[in-house]
Amino acid sequence: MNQSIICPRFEKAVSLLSQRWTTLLIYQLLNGPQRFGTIQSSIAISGRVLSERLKELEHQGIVKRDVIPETPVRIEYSLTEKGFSLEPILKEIENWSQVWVKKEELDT
Amino acid sequence: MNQSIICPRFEKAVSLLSQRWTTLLIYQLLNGPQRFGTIQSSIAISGRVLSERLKELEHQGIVKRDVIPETPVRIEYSLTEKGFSLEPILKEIENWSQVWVKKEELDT
DNA sequence: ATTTTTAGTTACTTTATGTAAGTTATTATA
DNA sequence: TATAATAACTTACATAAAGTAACTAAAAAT
Repeated sequence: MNQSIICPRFEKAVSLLSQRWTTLLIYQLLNGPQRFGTIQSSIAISGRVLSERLKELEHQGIVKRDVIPETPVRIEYSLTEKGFSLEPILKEIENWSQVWVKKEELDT
Repeated sequence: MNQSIICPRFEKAVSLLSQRWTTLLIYQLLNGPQRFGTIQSSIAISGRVLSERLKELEHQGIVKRDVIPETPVRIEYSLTEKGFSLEPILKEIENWSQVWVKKEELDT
């Protein structure tokens, strides 16, 4: 039996990143602070789930929510330091995809 | 509007890796070829979903299924070259988790 | 002949996500 | 002044994905 126990920190990270939309959402915020509506139209996420994800990522210290007291009020979401520190992971995924994902399988 | 279109290859890679259990499953197979039952007891995945995931990953060319004609027959799952090429991504996640996932949030 | 083991599959339940309409606050338009 | 528009959500309901537990098929061991 190959019963090596998986590190709980790793498991936690994986469970975060493997929630649907989370990785794409963070990737999108690497481009800078963005509003709810902008995020929503950049990835195909529904408002219901986007709202849920933003709250959870805020709770995990990955995303920051800022109320900008303009008129009308503007709400901006951005990455914290912890959020930005995920960039190398996303870049690895990006690299991998350039090498290994073929045109033919894009609609699989 | 920050409407930069997300690369379809990247999206495809993300959608693969963000299916529940997929990352953990691949991580487990980095330890070498394993049988259905061994995988099942190393991560908390149900048989139903494990079977589904293995089929899909085989279809994506990430996992290989080998029937070993012993008696009784033995079935071994292992990573292909494409599968192994995901290792740097998993290592990045591992590194990140060591730095950023705190003990206190393990049960969050 | 009966029980075990492995690698699944099936039927059913629970959870997650999608869809579309509604809410609150403010601003623009007729 | 009344009506419509926009932004950032929330709510109720529908569909899809995952969990659970029982079942199956083939072979081997008792």
